[in-house]
Amino acid sequence: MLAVSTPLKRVKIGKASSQPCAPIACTECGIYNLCFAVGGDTDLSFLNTLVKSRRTYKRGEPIFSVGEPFRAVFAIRSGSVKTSVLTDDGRVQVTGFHISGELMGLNSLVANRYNSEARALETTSVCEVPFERYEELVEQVPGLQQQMIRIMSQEINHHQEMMLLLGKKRAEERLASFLVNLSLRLKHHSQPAEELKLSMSRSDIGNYLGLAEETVCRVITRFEEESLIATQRRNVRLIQPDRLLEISRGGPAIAK
Amino acid sequence: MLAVSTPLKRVKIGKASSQPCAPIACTECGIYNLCFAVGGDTDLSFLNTLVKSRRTYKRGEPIFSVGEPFRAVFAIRSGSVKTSVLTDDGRVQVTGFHISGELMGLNSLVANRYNSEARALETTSVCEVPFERYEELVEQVPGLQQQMIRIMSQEINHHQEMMLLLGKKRAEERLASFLVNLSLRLKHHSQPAEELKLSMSRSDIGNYLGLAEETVCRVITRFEEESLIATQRRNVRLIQPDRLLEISRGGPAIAK
DNA sequence: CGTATCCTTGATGCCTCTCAAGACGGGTGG
DNA sequence: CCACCCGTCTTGAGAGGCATCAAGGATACG
Repeated sequence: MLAVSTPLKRVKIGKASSQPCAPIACTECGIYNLCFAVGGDTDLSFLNTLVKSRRTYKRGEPIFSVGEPFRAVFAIRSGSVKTSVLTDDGRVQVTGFHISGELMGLNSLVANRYNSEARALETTSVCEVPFERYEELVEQVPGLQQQMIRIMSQEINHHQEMMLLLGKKRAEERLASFLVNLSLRLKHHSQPAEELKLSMSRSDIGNYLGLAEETVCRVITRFEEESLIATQRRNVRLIQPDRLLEISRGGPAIAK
Repeated sequence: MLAVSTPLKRVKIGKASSQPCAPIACTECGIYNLCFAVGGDTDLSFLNTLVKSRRTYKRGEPIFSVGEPFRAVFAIRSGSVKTSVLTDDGRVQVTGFHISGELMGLNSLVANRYNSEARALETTSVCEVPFERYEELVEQVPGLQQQMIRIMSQEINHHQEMMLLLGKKRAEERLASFLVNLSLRLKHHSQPAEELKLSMSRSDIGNYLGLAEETVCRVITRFEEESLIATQRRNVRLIQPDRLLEISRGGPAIAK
């Protein structure tokens, strides 16, 4: 799914009469990414009609599940979501965490059903872009497809980084990568980048990073002993983000 | 990156059809996938002009490298290729093996440079679809973008499977997955599915699967002892492909 | 036919998983 | 307001799977 945080560039659209990228629909609902790069003298006010529903999900509630018929692309307004896939024998792999402003479900667009599941990590507000409307939109807005490709491309790049992490990095590097990445994405969305409030459990983090829950705890403890971070349960403060970045990139492990 | 430029006047070419397109241009150059959803009763002879070059690469020769300016998408006519990404400290993660009929470089399309490197595993013939021509084509052929999205979507799904493999599976499951997957892809391209001629080294396989070269050897030996496969160097015959499939899915490990 | 590369096998050690138990915190109900 | 409960987090001990180091054998190629 889309763990992509695009640096956004607003596109001026047409005359003053039609609002730039129809902020009501875009910024408010996180469709922002979809609008970017659309450009042209197009009247985009119809974007307002895009959003079918703006539902709120409680912690643990599924937004979509594996095998379900594809019905919409989702944009997170607030809260956070985890996506995961399954092995045939029931094992779970968390494939991503998604915060407000990010999209989900894009890569199920061409299939007719979801190939992963998405579940709210906390009380989460989600906008739904129905499939049919999406098709309309694609016909009417040249450049939209292009933008979809851009977003998917970024997701592929992110997946490649994850493959590298899962295949080559050690536990400390993995956790450092996780923290740094999350921090960057928060910054992208104009949120404090060094004061993280994790919405996922240690177990989820471990699953995502290919580690056991206990290993995550131990590494966190080690980071704390080295004053790289300060934690209290799910509140994490990055004290030496630069050092974490080094570690995430395979720099020397922390001294014992 | 792709200049979004002026709103495009779409030229409707034939009706939308799901049947494979003009075999002349497509199959010959491996652009097959690109044409797939384009439509049947169309004159696609202009596709012939797409291909700028049809170069041959020798074993180990790079087709494109990280950081290089993006210039084209590549389709493999014959031979095979490995793609990989790098950590900052020089570690390598092989992200995929590609056989004839498959595309590469797609996910670098929106960036202006390649974010991974591709290298021929053996003497390999590759068609190059230049960037500029690609843009032309997109303008002229509705449904092509759609097809690009489809292909990228498939790649995302494959990456998710890889994340699951790297994060959750044990050595035997990984290798079984690898063999089964390769077999399926060969079958997909109408090649013998149970008589594999690996073009990559044990070391490459191990890197791809997040294992040491030696572990790959040991697992291969174990599979052979159990008569699941027969091998001679890089020639592998799948004797019990169904059993391998079970193992790849987390079925009981082979008996000791 | 020599050399380089790849493959294979063995021995050893370590990183991480697993199992286990306890601590902590938030929520609930009396 | 307190006691209780349950999920989550933390820490320890032990085991195991796989990496690493090392060396020999097979194959391809010039």
